[in-house]
Amino acid sequence: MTGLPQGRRRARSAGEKDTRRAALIAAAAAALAERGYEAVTISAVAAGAGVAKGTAYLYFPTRDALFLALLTDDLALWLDDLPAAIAAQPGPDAAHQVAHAIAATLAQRPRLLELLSLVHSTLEPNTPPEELGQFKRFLLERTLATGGMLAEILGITPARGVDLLLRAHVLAIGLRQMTAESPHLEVVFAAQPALAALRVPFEATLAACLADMMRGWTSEPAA
Amino acid sequence: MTGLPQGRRRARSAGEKDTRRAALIAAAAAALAERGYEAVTISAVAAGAGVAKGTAYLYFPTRDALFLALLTDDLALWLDDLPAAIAAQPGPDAAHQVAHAIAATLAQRPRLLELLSLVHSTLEPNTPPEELGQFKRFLLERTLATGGMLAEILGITPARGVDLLLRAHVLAIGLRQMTAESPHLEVVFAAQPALAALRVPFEATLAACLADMMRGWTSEPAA
Amino acid sequence: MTGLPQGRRRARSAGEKDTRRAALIAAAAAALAERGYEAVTISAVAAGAGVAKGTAYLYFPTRDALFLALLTDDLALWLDDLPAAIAAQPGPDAAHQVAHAIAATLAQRPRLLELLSLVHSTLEPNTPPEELGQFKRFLLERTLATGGMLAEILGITPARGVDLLLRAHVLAIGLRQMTAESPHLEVVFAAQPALAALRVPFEATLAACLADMMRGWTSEPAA
Amino acid sequence: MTGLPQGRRRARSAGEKDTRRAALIAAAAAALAERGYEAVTISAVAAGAGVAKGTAYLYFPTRDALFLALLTDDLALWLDDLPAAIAAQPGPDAAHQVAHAIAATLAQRPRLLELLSLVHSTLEPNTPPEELGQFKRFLLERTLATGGMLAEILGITPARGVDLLLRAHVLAIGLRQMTAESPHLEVVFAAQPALAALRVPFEATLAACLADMMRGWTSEPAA
DNA sequence: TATGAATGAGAATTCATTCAT
DNA sequence: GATGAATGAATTCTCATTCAT
Repeated sequence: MTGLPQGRRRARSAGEKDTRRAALIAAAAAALAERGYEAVTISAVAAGAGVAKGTAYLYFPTRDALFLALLTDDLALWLDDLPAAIAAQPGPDAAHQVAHAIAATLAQRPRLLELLSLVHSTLEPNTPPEELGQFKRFLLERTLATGGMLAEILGITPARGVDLLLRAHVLAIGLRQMTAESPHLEVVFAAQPALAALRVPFEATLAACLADMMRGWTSEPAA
Repeated sequence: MTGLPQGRRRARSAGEKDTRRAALIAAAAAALAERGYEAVTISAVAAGAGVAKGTAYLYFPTRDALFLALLTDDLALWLDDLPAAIAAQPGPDAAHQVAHAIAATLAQRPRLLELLSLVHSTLEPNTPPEELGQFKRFLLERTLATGGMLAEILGITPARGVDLLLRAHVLAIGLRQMTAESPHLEVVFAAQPALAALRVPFEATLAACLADMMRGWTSEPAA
Repeated sequence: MTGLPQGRRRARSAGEKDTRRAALIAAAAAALAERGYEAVTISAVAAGAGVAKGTAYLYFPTRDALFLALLTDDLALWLDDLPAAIAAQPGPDAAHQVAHAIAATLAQRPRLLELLSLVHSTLEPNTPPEELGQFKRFLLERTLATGGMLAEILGITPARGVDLLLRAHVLAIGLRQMTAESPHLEVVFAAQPALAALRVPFEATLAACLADMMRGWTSEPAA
Repeated sequence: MTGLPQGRRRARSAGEKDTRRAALIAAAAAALAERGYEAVTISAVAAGAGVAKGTAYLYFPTRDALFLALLTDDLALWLDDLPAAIAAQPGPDAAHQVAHAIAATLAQRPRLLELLSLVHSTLEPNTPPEELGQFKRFLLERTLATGGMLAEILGITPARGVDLLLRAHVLAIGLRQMTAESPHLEVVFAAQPALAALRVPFEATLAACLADMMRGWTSEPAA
């Protein structure tokens, strides 16, 4: 489905290897959207990329390392888009813009959220140190850079900017979990409408939490 | 270890049923502490409670319903203790006391945190509507009550109190995930100390987030 | 194929459990004869016994423990038959009778030989201590008893009788290996008849080795 | 580690091919000592020899053909050393010297024993007729020559000398199997010391069997 | 009620060998 | 000759849940 173009059967150059790697990641993304993390098999991903199962293991040491690579790409895309989204976000002040832009752009990326809620509990523990280190270095670099960017926009210290990003990360994970749907839950909520008070809307809550925290910073300087 | 006294093999009265149910929950708690959620088998729990495997299914419809019952107990215990912990917490103001008491009491309850980080993604989807509804009603009731208690202490509206509790819940889940340890992670952090910047301390971060949000509320009235 | 009689679907009593266990061992024996050790799958054995795959693991902790149980049975059968075979064996003296009876009865039991050549290298390392200990105790007991029986027949010390049995065991393993056939080997032997000098006939060689050793004992007392 | 000197990447002359072949065999020997037969991969051997995986297949048609080549070398070395070892072996008579020299020199060569216990069951069946024939011819030639040498020393017929060598081969295989260690076995032996009666010491048993057989020959002429 | 025997789905991973380059 | 990317077969064992007894 997401297969490689016919023709070259073996990737000899680095460029060709990158192409194959990307094809596998793309196939993983497609499978994730279709069946959800648990149900994605390496067989299916490899087939989707038009290669044999064993080939996938030439490019990624474990199944979860493949998903971590997909998360890396998704994260990069999100962080790339963030500045423009902030700028485009209407609002009374920069803090409001930042809070709502983060919430809105994350809410639009269900795949990123799914991977984010999996990364610490599942993906990282099942990825060998080599690839895990790469991911963490990528994460550190982008976190520092984006934190700095946020700091500039908000007129806060870079450390606060990084903190803001990390807290957004924490909230996104927690909210994504709380927001997850399940058939049994639907049954219960349908039967007992009062329980709706326990439901938290993802985007609004994320934006509100971030905005509140930033306002808290403004009103009283940190220790 | 957590077994029942020998003698009557059948729990005829309601009291005996409750005892057996409690024994199963206690055995689950012990197994959870010893081996972690994934590794806990119903066999082991039943053996720990001194009953046969099939018997466990007379008391709980699924494995996860049993853990949800344990979570219910743990949650009740935590919420019961919270007022006293807040009162005992030193601090310049009520908001500080509340934030730090919540953070500290949660940090002391690793089992509660483990179950909390599992409840939405795993426990609830695998619990039949009947028991799930019970849990949700319990949760709603306690959330409203505790939210009201917090509102009173903090001098905010009850809705805000409930919000505070829900946000603490969100943050606890997200932070617990980010804080999870794994062998590969240790290797990577040991080899690259700079990555430590990505580590967030559970208790301090939770307290800070809550405190900042409350301060944000104070400085500007909610919409 | 070797299935259980329909009817009772669950083995509650010890006797019924023994029946099921025996059915599994019988199915393993059949599969071994049909496809050879490597190709025997637990699935096939379970199907042959008319039970589900998981059921096999209720009776044997590992695949190789099942084969060890089969070996136990085969060994018992062989040792049970040995005295009569010795008595029935014509020959100038007891030593000759013993040597030829051992060689002949083993040569008639290809399955026993196959398992014997596997037991130390494969079966034992893959059997948990519990079952391995059972097997070893069985082996010790039967070895001592049979060694004593041989000692009496031959008029040697019991220790020598045990030694004789152990040496027969060693020779059987080594000869069975050397005697194993393979397609490539057939090709080579067909093309180069001179190589036949390297072929050792199982039964004749085993008998000769044992007879020679016993004669060696007679001619000069051991240290 | 066992790599080739850098420089020419292609083995053009016969001498260079031999060098590369020897490097592969040496790397296989090193890997065998380090990890054991099962765990040795062609990748690792090729890397150890400083060539690519595919290159190994230019020199050996299969993985086991490579081990067969290593066995050939080891066997040649052993047989080369045997006469001197016999001469150097103290003892009351030639038979005793031969028996103990064979046992001692084999016991000192664990790698040779490992390959010997694999040769018939594994190595030969997985080696194509061409290379298998080479090995068998080598074996025949050396067996006849060494058998003759032994015959001369012992004052027996050449056929008996060959027989002696083949029987040593049989015993070595059988004893090596019985002597194999495994973690589970250690547990069992530690827990039940009586089982030690089933343990046979490699060198002493081999020497005794050979000596007994030779004495048997002396005491009564063969058929 | 209690028991525990029976069920059976489920998938990642390795590595010898091949062959396009 | 040398390389190393690609292939793909092949199978044990666990354990939540059910249900005959």
